[in-house]
Amino acid sequence: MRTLSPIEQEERKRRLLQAVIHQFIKTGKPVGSAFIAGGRALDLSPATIRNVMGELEREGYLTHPHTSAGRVPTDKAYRFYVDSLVDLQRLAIKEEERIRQEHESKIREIEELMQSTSKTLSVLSNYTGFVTAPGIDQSRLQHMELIPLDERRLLAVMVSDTGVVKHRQVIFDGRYPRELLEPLERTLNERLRGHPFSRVRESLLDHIEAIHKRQMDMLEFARHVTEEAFAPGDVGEIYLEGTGNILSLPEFSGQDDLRQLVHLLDERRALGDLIREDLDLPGSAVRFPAVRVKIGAENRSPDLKNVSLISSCYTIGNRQVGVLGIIGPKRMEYSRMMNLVNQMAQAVTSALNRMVGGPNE
Amino acid sequence: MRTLSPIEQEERKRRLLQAVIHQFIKTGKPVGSAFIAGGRALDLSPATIRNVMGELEREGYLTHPHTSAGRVPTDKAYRFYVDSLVDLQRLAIKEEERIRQEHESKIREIEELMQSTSKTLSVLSNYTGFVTAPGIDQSRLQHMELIPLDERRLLAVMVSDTGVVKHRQVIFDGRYPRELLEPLERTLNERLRGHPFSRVRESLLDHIEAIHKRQMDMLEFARHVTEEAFAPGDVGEIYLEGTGNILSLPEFSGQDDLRQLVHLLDERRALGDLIREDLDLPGSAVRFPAVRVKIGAENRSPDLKNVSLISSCYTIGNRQVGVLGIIGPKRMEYSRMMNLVNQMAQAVTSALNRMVGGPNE
DNA sequence: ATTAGCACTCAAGCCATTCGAGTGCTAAAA
DNA sequence: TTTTAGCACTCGAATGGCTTGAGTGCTAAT
Repeated sequence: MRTLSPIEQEERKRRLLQAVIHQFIKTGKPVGSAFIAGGRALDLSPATIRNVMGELEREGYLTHPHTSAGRVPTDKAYRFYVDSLVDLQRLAIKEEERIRQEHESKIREIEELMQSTSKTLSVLSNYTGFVTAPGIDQSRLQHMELIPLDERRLLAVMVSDTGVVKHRQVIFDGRYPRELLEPLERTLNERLRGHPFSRVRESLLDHIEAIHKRQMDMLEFARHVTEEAFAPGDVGEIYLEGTGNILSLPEFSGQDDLRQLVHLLDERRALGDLIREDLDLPGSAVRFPAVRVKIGAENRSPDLKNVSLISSCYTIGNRQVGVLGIIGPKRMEYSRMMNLVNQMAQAVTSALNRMVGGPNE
Repeated sequence: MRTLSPIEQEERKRRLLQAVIHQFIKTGKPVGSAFIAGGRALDLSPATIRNVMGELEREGYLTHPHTSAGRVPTDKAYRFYVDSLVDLQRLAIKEEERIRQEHESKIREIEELMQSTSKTLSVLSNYTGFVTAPGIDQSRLQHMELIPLDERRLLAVMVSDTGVVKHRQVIFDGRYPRELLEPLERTLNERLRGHPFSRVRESLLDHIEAIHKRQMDMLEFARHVTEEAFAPGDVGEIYLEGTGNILSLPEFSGQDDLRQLVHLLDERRALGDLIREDLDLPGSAVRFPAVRVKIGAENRSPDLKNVSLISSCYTIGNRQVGVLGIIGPKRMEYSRMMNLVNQMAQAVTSALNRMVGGPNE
């Protein structure tokens, strides 16, 4: 038998690990040495394979559920697997068409876009799809309008350059000066257009004294409207679809973890925060422009320790305004899913930019 | 032994049935004859109780999971139980306070109200709580505003008398006549105020010819805006909370039914339709003003065949504008839950009327 | 009409057993 | 020196028998 160089040995180990992971992803059952030997990836006897598997186990890539079961990949193994994916381009072309067809139609409003996107992600992946709506924090005020409701309340409607419309009631203790409505509206629009939402309130309140010293009424009026209309509070919504798909996964029949997970999915707010956290962080996977993969314990929340999360950002101009992706079991077809998420991110980006009138940074 | 009159017999049977149901609701386990005999509801031997139980089974009120297990109530039994509930007033007082506290705070916008309501329902019941937002169909247009976005698009913002704000983009193939914006806005507001949303579109399109014969531009402009802004399509939202609670119920460990159920809860749209269907139907339970109880198969959807649904309407003026309630297992504490739902319906009604400025029919 | 008594049923829990998939080690083969 | 065959061993899962006990239904006595 020819002696192998250390490098060849390493290579062989890698291939073996990949084979194990691949197989486990397909079947979800622990992989035994005999099976791998039967395949044509490696031409070795089960015994040898066992030896190598033993090494891989000592290095932390595989585990045993119990003494005499096959090997199961650890998070570390998945990490390795994802990092070394190369066969993406081939899949990309075939699937691209399908994604477009599923998604392209009848999208005119942001909300439709979001819904359609999470739905598409869920249907094509068979897992849970999510999108965070363009956060108000990432966008700038384009226009605002004040609509009188009655003598004590008015409605502030704010349109952002990302196409999101927000409205909020402004309630006064007494009557508000109706005749000042229009001047205020004009002033606000002049002053605030193009300001990022996140800072509009502070900057305006700071400078408000300068607006119209001559009229105390106006001052107080403006202050109250600004304060209320731009009160911080709501982060963008999150659209989730296919929560139920998680239930069908065999690995979650042990109910305890499942319950926690479903609970998290139920608490949309918490999940949204969790996902948004990633928005500006650099991705862990490098191959794709901006597709990120978080495996099990790599996720911040312990409730996500049994799943993987594949996500990507979509942009307006070149601002990242939202995140989309899927939540699935650790053993998923990463390459296909990463491609899917990537495609969707591009699709949403382009749809969005078309909607708000092209990249106008 | 004294002979019982047929009427006394019936009465005894009723009491027995109630005892069985009550017990089953408490424990969730089949109830045996011995247990009932041990309690102080009836002073009979297990044997007699078995006989009566046998009758009740033949009449369809009880079943056997298998030959030698205790009895389990059928849907029909629950129906009987719910219809004969009388001990509600007592509970009402104690719990009222708790509900108010949980719910009363910081509610100013409709959306907050909805969220807080479904949350409260879920927390207090430990099941799944839901509210349908005031449907646009039940409400009337109070005011609308047209906000220019760019030269091809404008935003129609519509405020209903139920306090709901809706907005929609109106897109034109070419430019729209900007100078007609204000006149159109004025006309629309004059013509449409107070019209029910459900008919605003048709009635306006019918009469549109009469508006401004003199100006073709205006005509076309108005037609397009109306058509788009009031296009039918979205029914009110549904707020769901506590979906996860369903998972914790022991009766749903048999996963198959569960999966269907979770799937339904996931499809908010479908669920919303289902719930709204009931809006105008007369209730089955008579004791409460408008608390309805649907048990298992009484529900329209087969996915709900293993749960019960307790709901009530909330109103503005005296229009029923939305539904709220809880979804729980068949064996729930109906009296407490019906009370809860009833309280919440009243709370929401009063909050809502306060918000839109009192019942102004 | 009620009840005590008894035979019967059936699910559930509890072994003990078997089976087989898979391992780890050792010694032989290449 | 590396690979492989062989073998003993381990452990989970499936199987089947056995027991237990809760609960019934019937019959005969009260």
